Amino acid sequence: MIRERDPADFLHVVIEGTVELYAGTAERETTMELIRQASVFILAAVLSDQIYLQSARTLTRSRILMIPAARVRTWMARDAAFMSAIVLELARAYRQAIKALKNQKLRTGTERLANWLIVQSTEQGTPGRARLAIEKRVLAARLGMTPENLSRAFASLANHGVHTSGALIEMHDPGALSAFAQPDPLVDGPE
Amino acid sequence: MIRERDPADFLHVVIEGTVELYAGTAERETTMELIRQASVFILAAVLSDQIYLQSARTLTRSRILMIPAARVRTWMARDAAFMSAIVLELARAYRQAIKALKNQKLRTGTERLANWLIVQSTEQGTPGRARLAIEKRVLAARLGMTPENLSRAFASLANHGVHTSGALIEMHDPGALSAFAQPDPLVDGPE
DNA sequence: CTCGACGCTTGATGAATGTCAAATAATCAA
DNA sequence: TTGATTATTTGACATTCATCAAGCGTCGAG
Repeated sequence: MIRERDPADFLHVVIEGTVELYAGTAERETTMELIRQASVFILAAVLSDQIYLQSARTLTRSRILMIPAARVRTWMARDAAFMSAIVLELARAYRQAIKALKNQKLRTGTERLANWLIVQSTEQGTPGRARLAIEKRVLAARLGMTPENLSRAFASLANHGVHTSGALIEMHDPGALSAFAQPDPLVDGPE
Repeated sequence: MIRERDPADFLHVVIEGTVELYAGTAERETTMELIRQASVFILAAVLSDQIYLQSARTLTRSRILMIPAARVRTWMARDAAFMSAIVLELARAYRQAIKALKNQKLRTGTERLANWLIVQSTEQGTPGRARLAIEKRVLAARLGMTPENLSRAFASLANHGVHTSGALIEMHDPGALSAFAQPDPLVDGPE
C-alpha cells in the first residue's frame, strides 16, 4: 500500500481492519507498528512533505481512507482546531515511538513478550487470558525477534505460568508473570 | 535536570552545551538522544500535558532556556505561525525517533557504530576523520551497547580501515567502511 | 480422504552481546 | 609531579539471539 522512500502523497486512515507498518534494509526487515480501527498513520511525513520512513501493508481485509497530503496541509493552515488535533496526534505518535525504543533497548525479547501479553490481556478485558489476533511470525517481527525465538520465549514463559494452545494464551500466575516482566507505564502504557 | 515520570512543567531549549536524554528501568539505563545547541527537547510531553518519558542531564556546562508549559500551550492556541512551527518540530522529532528505532532493530552494534562514524565525519566537515565530542561510555549507551562492546566494535572496524587514537578517529578506507556500514538515508539521514 | 503448502516448533550451532575481573591509560586535585 | 580516581581496554565466560535444518500440525484443493 505504501513503500518507504516514496513521497508522502496521502494521509491514510484505517477505517476497518489491521495495517502493518514495516521497514527494512536490503537484507533485514522488521515490523514497526500494528494499526487497527480508526487510526491515522504516517502523519509526520505528510505534514513536513517528505518521503515515508516506513512501508505499510494490510494484514486483513481493510478499508482505508486516503486524504491528499496537500489538502491536509491546507486545512491545517486554515482551521486552528484541526491543527490542534494534529498536534495532539503527532505528540501521541512521538511518545509511542519513544516507548517502543525504550522497550527495544532496555529489555530482552522474552521480557518484551511478557509485557506484551500483559497489555493484551488487559486491553481485551480478559485478565489471565489473551487471544492472538495476528500470526505469530508477525508478532515476532513486532517484538523484534525471529519466529524461532518467539517460540522459545513462549516456552520459557511457561516457568511463569504462561500456557499457549494455538492463538489462545493463558496466564495462570499473573503475579509471577508480572514479577518477571516488570511492566512500566513509561514503556507499556497506552499513550 | 529532568526526571522521567515527573509532570512536564517546562519546555526546555538548549542554548549552549550538550544535554543527554536518557531513560531506564530499575536495573538498566540507556541514552536516548544527545542534544546540542539551539534545540528544543521533550516537546511532546509539554504539548499534551503529560509526564516525561525521558530524563535529562547536562554533559557539559550548559545554558538552558526554560519556558513554562502552560505558556507554550497558550501561545500555541493564539499564534498560528507558532503552532505551525511546533508541528514541524514535532514531526521532525517523531521521524528521528522512528529512525532511531530502525537503527536499533535492523543493525548490529558494530554497524551502528560504523554508520555513526560516517555521519560524524560528514557533519564535522572532515571526510575520513572524526573527533569524539563525548566520552566513549556515553557513545556506547547512545548506540545501545556496553562500553566493553564498543571497544570491541572499534577493534573490529580496524579491518575496514578505522583507527582510533583517543578521541580522534581516522577512516583510511571510506569505501570499505561504507560497504560494511551500508548507510541508508532513511536511517542515518539528518531529519 | 490424501496430498501439499504453510506456519509453528525443536534441535544444533555460531554470532552478537552482556557481565565480571583485571590491566592499562587518561585525568584531575593537591 | 604525585597520587588517586576514573575511563578504557582486554580476557574469560555466560546469556541472548539468529540461522539452518528437520519435524510436526493444520488447513484447503483436488
